[in-house]
Amino acid sequence: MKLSQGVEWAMHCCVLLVQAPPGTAVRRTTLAGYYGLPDAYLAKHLKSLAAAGVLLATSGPRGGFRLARDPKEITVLDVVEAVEGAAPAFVCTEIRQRGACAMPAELCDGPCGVARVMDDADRAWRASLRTVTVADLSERLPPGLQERGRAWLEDPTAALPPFA
Amino acid sequence: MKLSQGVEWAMHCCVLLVQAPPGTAVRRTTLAGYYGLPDAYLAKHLKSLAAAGVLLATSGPRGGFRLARDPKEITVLDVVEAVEGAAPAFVCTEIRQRGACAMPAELCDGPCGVARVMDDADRAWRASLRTVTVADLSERLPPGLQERGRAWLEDPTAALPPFA
DNA sequence: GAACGTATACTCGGATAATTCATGTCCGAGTTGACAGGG
DNA sequence: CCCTGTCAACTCGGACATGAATTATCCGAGTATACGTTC
Repeated sequence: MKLSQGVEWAMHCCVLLVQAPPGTAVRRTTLAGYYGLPDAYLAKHLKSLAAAGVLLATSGPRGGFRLARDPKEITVLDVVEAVEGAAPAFVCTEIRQRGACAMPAELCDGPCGVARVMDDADRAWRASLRTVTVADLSERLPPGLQERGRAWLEDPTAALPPFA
Repeated sequence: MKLSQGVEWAMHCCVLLVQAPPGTAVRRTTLAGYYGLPDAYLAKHLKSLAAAGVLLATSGPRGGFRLARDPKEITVLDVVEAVEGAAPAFVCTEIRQRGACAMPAELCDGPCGVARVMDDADRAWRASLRTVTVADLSERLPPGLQERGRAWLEDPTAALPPFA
């Protein structure tokens, strides 16, 4: 029971992309430089985000990544499922149908009690992640962080504005 | 984001142990045989359950495993945490303090917004697992299964009673 | 001066190694129960 | 007949291989830009 490291990277990158001017794409290296991440590996997760429809990717000069839709319409669950996959954490292998006391398959119409409890918990977890959007996280940033991100995305070589 | 296979095994074994006569220990091979599990590997998870205080292990002849306390006092979360560990699924590596736009540590008194959301979801997941006990799962078994388990635990070599 | 064609440089995407964790297996330490011998 | 000491078998616990998934990295396919040339 451990989440991939890429979830953290993807979440922070999406929040950072909220600060990007509308219609502009941000290069992979610019995103990686902000947090000091290995850009070669970050590409793998950004690709997943694009495949899941969270980000839009454009090639060529002036290309890069941008949010696929309004930040208010992108939940944390969308980002997590893009990186980790939408499969539930618990997979029932139906061990009740195996072994010396195997239950006949015709009596197993629904999921077993264990699977039901685990699925309920999984739904609660996902429901909690669905209540927060990327826009919410951007607004909750400490003062000065939004401006800092905006300045970095516009020109990663320029001097950064100081903290408030 | 995937739970270990041992969680399913441990859950079913604990529910099966509810059917055991009070004060008696069940051998590892008896538990494994009921579901057709590799007993050598099942030992690893049973050991974790014993270390976490969910099961009690006794050595020697007539030894084995039994529930450490009343089934009503053993939640599903207890079993899951015994196998998977109690560490939260999301670990914040504080990437906001690294990279070109690193935040100074003195401004990071609390967890970042991403970590807060993930922790809330983790708490919701654990809270959901805490609402169900092993005794609940035993009572929700299909009719005939409790008797079947009781008969198997008493004498794994005898013929099993038929289903209702 | 404007339009077009070409070449170039820049971007992402998929294919390819290294490492960590879960999986699977084995043998040894410890303990209980049974048995044989003695009182 | 009862008690005791020893033995033996049975149990769990930890140490040891194996496989898969995650982590990490590189190079090639595709594209929009920029420039030079032509009308």
